[in-house]
Amino acid sequence: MPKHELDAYDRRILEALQKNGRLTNVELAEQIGLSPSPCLRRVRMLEESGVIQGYEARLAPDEVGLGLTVFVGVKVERHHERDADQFRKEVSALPEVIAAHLVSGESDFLLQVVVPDLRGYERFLLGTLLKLPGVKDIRSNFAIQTVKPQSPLPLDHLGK
Amino acid sequence: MPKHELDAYDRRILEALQKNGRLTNVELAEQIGLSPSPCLRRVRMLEESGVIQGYEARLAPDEVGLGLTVFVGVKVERHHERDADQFRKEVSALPEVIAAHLVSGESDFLLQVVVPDLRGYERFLLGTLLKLPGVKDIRSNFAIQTVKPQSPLPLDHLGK
DNA sequence: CGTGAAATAAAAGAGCC
DNA sequence: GGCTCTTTTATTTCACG
Repeated sequence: MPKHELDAYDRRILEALQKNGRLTNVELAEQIGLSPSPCLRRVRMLEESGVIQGYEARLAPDEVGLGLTVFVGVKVERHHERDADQFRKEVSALPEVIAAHLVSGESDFLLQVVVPDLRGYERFLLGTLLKLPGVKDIRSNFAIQTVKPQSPLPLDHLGK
Repeated sequence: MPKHELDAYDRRILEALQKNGRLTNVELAEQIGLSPSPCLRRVRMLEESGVIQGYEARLAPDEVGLGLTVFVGVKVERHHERDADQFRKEVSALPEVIAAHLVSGESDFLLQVVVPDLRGYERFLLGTLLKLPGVKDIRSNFAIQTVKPQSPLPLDHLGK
């Protein structure tokens, strides 16, 4: 769905910036084999066209006291569409929920929740999640070990 | 678990850099109410102590032709510990798997998989995942809608 | 632990090939 | 579409409170 087709240079830019979002333009230009000016033009275009949504620091959850990640499957009442709408809105506003998707399968929603510890999760579950409107069923899957941390998107399928 | 306790300034630095990882040091210093020098010193310490693991560009999956996200629950043979080990290694090497966790509950592993489309997922499932050693059961949950995109870690629990 | 100032280096934007 | 040059701006280092 990219408006402008992404060529090999764009792809290399995206791969490089996914690995290191603080590359200076001259470093980036060097890596991808272009001079700084056209390189910067491409980066700006990728930003403005929405391909690059932003840049962020990746933190170590453990190091900031967020030792527990839980993947929470939630079923909501299907009878009222308004309930699902309201649920989407309220769940998006919760800081502990760092990602949420409407999914197929046993649950309606899948939430990724981070809390300091089990006590924190207890409070989130009983004090917050269970009080949301239309929640019918909750399934908590605790992350015991991170096998592969959040990683760059694969861009091999972009031809060229 | 942070070696050095994070104070209010550190917390504000982390919050700001999670929202915009390309802030210049002077902008950052302004936002958190510090002058550039001590601000930079703190950022360097946060980087070197591992609190900040890195910086990355966040891409729009749709815009790079990765329209389908699937959360895949995988059960592996429990009888051989070696199988689980091998599975961890091999799964980490797959570019389509952008995150993987060992989890409690019905599945042993939960994988986040991104592919261009359903055909891409078919190829990944039949051609790759099902051929991994020890895989006993696979449950595919398709992301129909992103309710909340990957978001910054909440740092409110850091006192001060 | 914080502030301020000066030198180095990079980014941004002009016009040109 | 890419390249070079110039202006503007940030980063870095150091001396100081």
